[in-house]
Amino acid sequence: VPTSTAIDASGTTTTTSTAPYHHGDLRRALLEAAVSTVAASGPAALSLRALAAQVGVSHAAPVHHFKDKAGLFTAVATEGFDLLHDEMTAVWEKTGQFLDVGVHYVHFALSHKGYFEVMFRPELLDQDDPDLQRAQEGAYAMLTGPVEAGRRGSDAQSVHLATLASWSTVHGLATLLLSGNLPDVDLEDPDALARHVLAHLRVV
Amino acid sequence: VPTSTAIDASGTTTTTSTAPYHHGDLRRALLEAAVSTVAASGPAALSLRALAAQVGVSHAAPVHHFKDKAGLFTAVATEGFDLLHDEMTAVWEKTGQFLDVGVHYVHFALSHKGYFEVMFRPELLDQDDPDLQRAQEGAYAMLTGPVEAGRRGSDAQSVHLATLASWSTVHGLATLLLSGNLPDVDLEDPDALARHVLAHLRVV
DNA sequence: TGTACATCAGTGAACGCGCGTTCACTGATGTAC
DNA sequence: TGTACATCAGTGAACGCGCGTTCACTGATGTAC
Repeated sequence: VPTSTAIDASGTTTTTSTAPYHHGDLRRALLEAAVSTVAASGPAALSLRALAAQVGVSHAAPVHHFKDKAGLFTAVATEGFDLLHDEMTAVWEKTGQFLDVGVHYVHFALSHKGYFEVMFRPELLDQDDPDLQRAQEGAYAMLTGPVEAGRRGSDAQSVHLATLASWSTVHGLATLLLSGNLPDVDLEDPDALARHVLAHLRVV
Repeated sequence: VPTSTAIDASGTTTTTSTAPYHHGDLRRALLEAAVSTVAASGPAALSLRALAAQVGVSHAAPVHHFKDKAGLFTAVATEGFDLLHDEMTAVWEKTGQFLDVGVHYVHFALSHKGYFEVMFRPELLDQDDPDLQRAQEGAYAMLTGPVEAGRRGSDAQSVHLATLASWSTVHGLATLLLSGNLPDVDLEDPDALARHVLAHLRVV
């Protein structure tokens, strides 16, 4: 019986030598373990069995919280899109500069690798999941909004293209950095790098 | 014994009902099968056994041509980078416009999905392979060269950043399109789309 | 306050699968003489 | 032109593995009365 840390009835954290039958917050624990596994080794390296072992639970337990592996990835991606949306919103409300929102997209990708690497892999996800769709649309709106604000009076098609160009640039930079295809690039200050790259966009 | 098509001694193509002991060009056949499998289902879906079966050979045969699975992926990526280099070179020599080279990058990604989806996945490759490195560097030079030509007199750092910005944009657009994250985008004329997106770069 | 009971969240064994790799082998090819 | 032989490119059986999922089950929890 492994030593484990749990929240007891009185609400205080206690370390016992016998694991309780119920985990306490297995769903949360699995999500966090999944994110850190993906960050360390990529989505392909994730196995439900290893995850269960890691959080100290039998390998069949995850089924009670996520229907299957795609369900787990979908929950990770949904949380990731919500996080991205919230962070971009905060930046936008703070500075009102689209440039800062774009820089933050890259920042998010690097600081939340475990989320980002799952979010744009539709083959891993239940694309039909309504929560996922809502979260995706919310995050996308946080790119469109600032772009639109910067070009009042433009037609929809033009806003759409400008958003796509901006998104392509930040997504491409994030992807190239994360995948290790830019070994020579100095990552001391990724925000500054993103800022310099985005300076090449006419939109900002 | 399966029916198979082979090149006989006289050099003519002939269909026989007994498979010859030697395949003829197993290496080529495996590469092509790999590319089309990746294009259809992604790199994760590729198995050496399935590939061997597909080209009508025992499942241990591929080892004689590629050390292992990473070796096969590395060969695919190398060929892909060489192809990309050659195609971009042709465009550059024809029009001399960086814009056209960038548009072709996206065109290549869409028309050679099976290559592109392997090329930027270092975790699948033998990064130390000298052929792969040569091919990667060659392709990268075909982005840098045109960018440099467009800004004679700029310092190296500035050229480097401009290249990174352009590459990020075309790579991001290609990635978003390929991964299915732009379901609403009209793909009737992807070259025109890429052209409109790239118009947002100051560089071009 | 106590008890019955439905529901929830775990367990652990088992199923069935496909995979990459290794191995001893054999058939085919091409080169030296 | 013929032959010996090294090398190359296949075969097919076997190994050992980890995986997702299913299943009958049990312990814990919380709610109705």
